[in-house]
Amino acid sequence: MVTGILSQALSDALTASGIEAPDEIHLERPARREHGDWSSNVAMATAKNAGKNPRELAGEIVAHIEANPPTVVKSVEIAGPGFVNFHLYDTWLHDVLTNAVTQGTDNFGRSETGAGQAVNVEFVSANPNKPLHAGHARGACYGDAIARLLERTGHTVTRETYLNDRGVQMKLFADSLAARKRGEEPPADGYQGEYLIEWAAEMPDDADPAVWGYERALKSHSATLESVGIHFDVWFSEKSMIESGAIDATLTALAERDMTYTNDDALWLKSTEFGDDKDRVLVKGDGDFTYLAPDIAYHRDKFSRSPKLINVFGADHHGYIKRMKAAMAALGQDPDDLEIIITQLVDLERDGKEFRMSGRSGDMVYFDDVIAEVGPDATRFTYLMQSVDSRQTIDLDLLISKAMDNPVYYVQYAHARISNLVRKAGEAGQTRGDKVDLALLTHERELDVLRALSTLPETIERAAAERAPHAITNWTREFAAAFHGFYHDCYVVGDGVSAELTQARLWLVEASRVGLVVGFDLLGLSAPESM
RNA sequence: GCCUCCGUAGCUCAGUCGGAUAGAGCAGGGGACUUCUAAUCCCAAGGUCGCAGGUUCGAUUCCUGCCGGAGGCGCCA
Repeated sequence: MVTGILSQALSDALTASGIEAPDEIHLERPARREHGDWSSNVAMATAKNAGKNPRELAGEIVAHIEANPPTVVKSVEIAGPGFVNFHLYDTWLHDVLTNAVTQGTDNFGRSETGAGQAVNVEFVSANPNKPLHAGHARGACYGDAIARLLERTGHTVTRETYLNDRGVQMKLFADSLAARKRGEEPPADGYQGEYLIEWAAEMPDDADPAVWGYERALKSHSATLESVGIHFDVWFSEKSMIESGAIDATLTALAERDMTYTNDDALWLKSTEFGDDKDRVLVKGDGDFTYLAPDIAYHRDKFSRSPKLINVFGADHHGYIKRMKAAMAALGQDPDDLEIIITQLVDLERDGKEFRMSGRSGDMVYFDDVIAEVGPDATRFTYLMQSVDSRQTIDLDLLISKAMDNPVYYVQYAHARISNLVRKAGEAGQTRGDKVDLALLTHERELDVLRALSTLPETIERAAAERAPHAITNWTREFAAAFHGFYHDCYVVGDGVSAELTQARLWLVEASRVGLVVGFDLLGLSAPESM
């Protein structure tokens, strides 16, 4: 890696100046081309402790590197307040190309950061009593992208979703469904959504609404998720823990650790001992569990299967974090092994009306509606375009009317052009061979493509570490822009293009394909051969 | 009142492990199709990075306070 060579050179230069080099030397890509290919602030960062002026130290570093230049370094200079800027020979980018082609879509951008680490990612976890709505879609697309990123960085991932298939809300659901079946309105505190009318019509007369309705909801969820290519390894049933005795066993385990007490006939968890704001009730005065008891049992079960848990929850579950971490600590787990990611809520607008994707009201925009209107790729891309730390506003009318302008087509079009190029070249008797002179790739557009390509591995690393798949979305847009520019200005086959240049460009095209496909795979997008 | 997230161009959003002239798409303005798909490309325009302090050689980025928006603070889930 070129960064390794450069940081070694900087480290050696510091040593020569009698300064101990920091463990990690920061190298960055300057925002402006004239500042070179790579830049380091190491002189500014170390000058103070060394009792030197930053520019003076930078001068010493530059002099040392100029006297012993690594082969890729064309020139090195001091700039601004003390940056050390490297200008490299284009070969470093040609090496990026070779690397991408050699590694292919399976291995390019793959890292071993998470090698040997198993991670359980829980997401969606929607109540099995209504169709998934457009708010669930965010967590679904996000959770799946996180799983994909973790896999790319070497982790072994289990995708899991939790089913609240018992308790008060399931009874209300069954009652509401039964009422619809009789042609009546649901109970006032029941489920008002119109989907229940459809479901009731499908339900056989002799069916048990609780059982049949639950199955129907599950079928709805899995069909919706299937249509965007999301699959869970585990659909975990809350009810199964009643049958297995896992909840009672968990309460026993907590009691044995002296983490519970009884007050007002209720069983409490001493969660304040682990940073929670107040103690929490596990078993109510009437003997029923609160939601917390099965949830704790569920997480205990997950920990028995995986050392690291990631939960993706909506913003309305923010208050849940402290208490669940406290509960895990009470069970003797390291709470840091439970990571809870909060995705901010989605606001939807349709016909100038705002929809809130929460609550029991029937007014919903369903996940299926969005997919049906714009297709699975645009759905995924839209949800993965921005950070989950910000609230997302989706204007469905705008999304539909602009469906053809969706940025997903911009990036997919780049892939379609690649497929077309390869086909056209083949028709002209030009296929990519083993003999190639990459030194022919000197056009600024070609180099721009390779510069963009060179950032993919580090972008993946960072996106995975920061749980930020939107960084990949942005990368695909940037890369596609570079590729479209190349496509426009650099013909691969045709008059005036030598066979050798065609060959070199076919290699660049293949490297581009590898990069795009890796990016698409991380986002769960298809890679169309034509559009 | 307490806790979490957000506030960047007309709109939707990136960027921020402190760095050199803050970016993209859309909308609006001007250009480019006799060669691989114009779902493309190029140019111009658009900003007190919510406000005020603090730390720093340097703050949109870190800290504090305030203002504004969203969500959460149950023996609901």
